[in-house]
Amino acid sequence: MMMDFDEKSRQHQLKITPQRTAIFKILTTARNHPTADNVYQEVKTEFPNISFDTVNRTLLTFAEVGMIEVIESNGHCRRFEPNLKTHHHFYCVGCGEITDFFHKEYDNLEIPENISRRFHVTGKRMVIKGLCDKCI
Amino acid sequence: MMMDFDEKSRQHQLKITPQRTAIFKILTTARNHPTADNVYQEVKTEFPNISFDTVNRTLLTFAEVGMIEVIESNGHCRRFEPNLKTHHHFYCVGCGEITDFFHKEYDNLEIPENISRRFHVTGKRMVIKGLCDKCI
DNA sequence: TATTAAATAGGAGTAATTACTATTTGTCAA
DNA sequence: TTGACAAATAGTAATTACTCCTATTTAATA
Repeated sequence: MMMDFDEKSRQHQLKITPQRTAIFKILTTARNHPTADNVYQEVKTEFPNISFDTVNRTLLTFAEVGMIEVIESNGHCRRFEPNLKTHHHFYCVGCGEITDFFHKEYDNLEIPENISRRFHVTGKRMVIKGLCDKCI
Repeated sequence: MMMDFDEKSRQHQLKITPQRTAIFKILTTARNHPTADNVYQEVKTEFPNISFDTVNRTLLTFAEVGMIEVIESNGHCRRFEPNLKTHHHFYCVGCGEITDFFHKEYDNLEIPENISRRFHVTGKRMVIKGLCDKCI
């Protein structure tokens, strides 16, 4: 997995720094959809002097080259998605928690022609909304 | 339409104030997916002394009772959706603009059983990502 | 191992949102 | 109608999330 990291970094001309390595490692084992601050707090235990800006910029850089994804956050702070396999989201409108799920039937649905004609489509995701058991 | 507003307000025990009436009217004619500040700027022409907090709280209140919807915003500021008809979104990862579209094939897809069992589902939406012509 | 462009830490600045408080207003029951 | 009261408002302060700036350090390369 970290081999992946070095390889992907070289692919995109990103320098491999200890900070970036640590951030990426945290992402691969992250609880669901961490915020920049979640990652910052965790990486600080290893690099007490790391700045929030470094963490945040690194996450945005990773997202820019496609190593992670920025996901919908409904007005709260930005969340990152380390899971790049095709999948879908359940979003709890109560607590804002996002749960990944897989469902083959959604994966291969066709893009409507009036969208594929107007836009350059790179992906799609079903977002199901509702309440989790804690919020009912 | 404004009759709707009075009716819905009473349904949810919301007091009908001139400020709320104006905000709702702006929403019904809004350009796509206004932010709280968009609405604030517009309502200020009618109520120069209205506070941002009133506008923001009102929008959240409307969303809470289901008169509008809060939509995915990928880390930028919160956006509101006045269109309650079943529809889907194209999201431009370049400029962040969200375009509504209708597509019957997506509307009646079944919710996977492992989701409907775990959660109380209230809605679903296909979110297609990519670049608009301005951002390619 | 010297060069150089990129990355970092630290802090300042900005934008979006939320909290607080005194005052005003809409609703409902008498 | 009117009076009581809970809810809503304006104005402002505070907080949170994010971005920008600059001097210094570091990774990649040749």
